[in-house]
Amino acid sequence: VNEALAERVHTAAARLGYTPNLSAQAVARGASSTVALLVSDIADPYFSSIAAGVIRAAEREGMVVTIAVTDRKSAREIQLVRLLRGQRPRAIVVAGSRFTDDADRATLVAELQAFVGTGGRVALIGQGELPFDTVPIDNSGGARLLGETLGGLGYRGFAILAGPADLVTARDRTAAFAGALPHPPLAVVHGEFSRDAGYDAMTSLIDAGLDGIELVFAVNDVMAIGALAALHDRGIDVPGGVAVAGYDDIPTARDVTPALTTVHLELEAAGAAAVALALGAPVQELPSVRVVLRESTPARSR
Amino acid sequence: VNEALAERVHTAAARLGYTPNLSAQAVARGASSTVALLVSDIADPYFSSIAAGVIRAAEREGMVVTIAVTDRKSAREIQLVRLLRGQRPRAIVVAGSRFTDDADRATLVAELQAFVGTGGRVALIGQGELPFDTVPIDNSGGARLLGETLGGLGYRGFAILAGPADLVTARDRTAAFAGALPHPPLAVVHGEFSRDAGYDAMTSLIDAGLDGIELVFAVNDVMAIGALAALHDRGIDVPGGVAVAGYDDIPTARDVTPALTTVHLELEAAGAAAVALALGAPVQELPSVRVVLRESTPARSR
DNA sequence: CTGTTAGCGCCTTCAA
DNA sequence: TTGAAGGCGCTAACAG
Repeated sequence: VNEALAERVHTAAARLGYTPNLSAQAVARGASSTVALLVSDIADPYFSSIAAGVIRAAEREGMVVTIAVTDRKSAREIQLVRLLRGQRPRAIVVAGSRFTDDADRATLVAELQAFVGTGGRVALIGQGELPFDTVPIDNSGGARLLGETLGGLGYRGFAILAGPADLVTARDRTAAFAGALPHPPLAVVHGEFSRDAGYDAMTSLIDAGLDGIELVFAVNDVMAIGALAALHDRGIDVPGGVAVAGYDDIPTARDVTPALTTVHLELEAAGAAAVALALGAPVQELPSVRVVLRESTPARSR
Repeated sequence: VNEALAERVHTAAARLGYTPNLSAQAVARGASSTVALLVSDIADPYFSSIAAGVIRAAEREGMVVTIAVTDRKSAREIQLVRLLRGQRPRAIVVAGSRFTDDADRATLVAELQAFVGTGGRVALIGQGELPFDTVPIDNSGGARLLGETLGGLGYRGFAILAGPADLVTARDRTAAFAGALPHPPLAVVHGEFSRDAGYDAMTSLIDAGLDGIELVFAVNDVMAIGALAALHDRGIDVPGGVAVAGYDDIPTARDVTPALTTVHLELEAAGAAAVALALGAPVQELPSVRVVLRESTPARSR
């Protein structure tokens, strides 16, 4: 193109405040420059970290990301992928869900497959058994490692705040942790994946009596922090009265008192890896999980 | 339309996995069903709460939201509104920024105005002096109230972790808090708006000597939590050695030890109000700020 | 390298 | 109520 002309066009465009219409581009090309992301709850640090990674990676590829929140309802999730499909995004990234209802899962898979059928790409974060590219979140391995580590520290009697009974992530963590210790858990309390549910679960545990329970494992940090609050409110010292461990290593885990032992996950990297996977970009190997020992679970002399 | 035919069409659509192409709709209609949201950092609880509100409200209106993160860089912010403008969103919601560089602000305003010129709507969250609809975040009022309350509790000598020097939000909070107390601050430390910056600022304050400082006000909770960690690491008791207060009332503020006194903001409601404002929907009155007194600032006997 | 053309999938208008 | 036609802003394939 003529240099001078291009110059004139550009200045004119700037003066008029022109911006290419991405929707029109998308229609003409048959593919948009959008990545759609589905999370359970954007205010949850677990998901906002993932979202940060997704957005960062997408922007690096010149794409913009649209986010929808499922509120942990599988019906809503299905409805939302249908809606998002309407945008003809280049890729759909799904984080969360993993519900065990077979019917719901089947419709979700069907919807996603229809999307793939029209040339879309899908990437999942941490839900192994679905037939799509997946960035694994190591639930079993980390929980086992945590269990072994704490067992090695001398902990024996334990309880688990196990989260939602129908959430595969929660079940995997529960089972792997319990399996790593010599005896079965003295108690397993279910509830939502939230701080308040952790508080309530811990409270009910206290009310039922903590006899023999040296350690409480909450299957995520948010619940563990709720448990810490409950213990604090009931005047039970941590780790003196009972030790507490969580999972995820969200930023606040190190800022509560006592600092929370947990399993570190590279959530932001996982988000970035998911878009790389979906966009066919080179995907970095994810670092493996590691146990982060902090003050909430000191070595136990016995 | 013929009932039976409509039925047949719908089932056929379902069978084929058809979804209306929203981009094509957008092109044909000249307006998409998208709300664009600009935040500084989606992993920051301040912004993820706002985002949650924006998404919730947008979904209620049947719109989808695309999020971009500015990383607190005004150049990036300008570049991003230009990019997002390409989507022809129905509205652009900007949370954050408020930088004091006049040139940057002017270009941002120009870009936003160009968007309005093409029929777009814009709503800002908490940045009073720009010529667009704004959901106010009460920085001065809350900080003054906090200052008065703590003054009433008996606090005198104080320091401020003031955040970025060029951020209006931070400056407003600093000035209003200081203005509410009889004496000027004994120290004002600047730094980023992050946990680690709060930690560092507090550390430098400790190193400089805490003589006469009874209270440290961090202009946001994230920094206050960093300050708490620094004090803890240096073995200084809170509130015994020094009291600490923050701003925003992020969820973790109540879960740190000691629980953090702060100013409660309805962030999610603010996000929802912004989309209501932008979409011309009925906008709920925002509740006014309120001081939340917790254990980090007990009444001071003197 | 330039200018022209058809067409992307949908909406809207108008006529039937 | 239904069908046909034109156009939204852009891209891609083509001829000049």
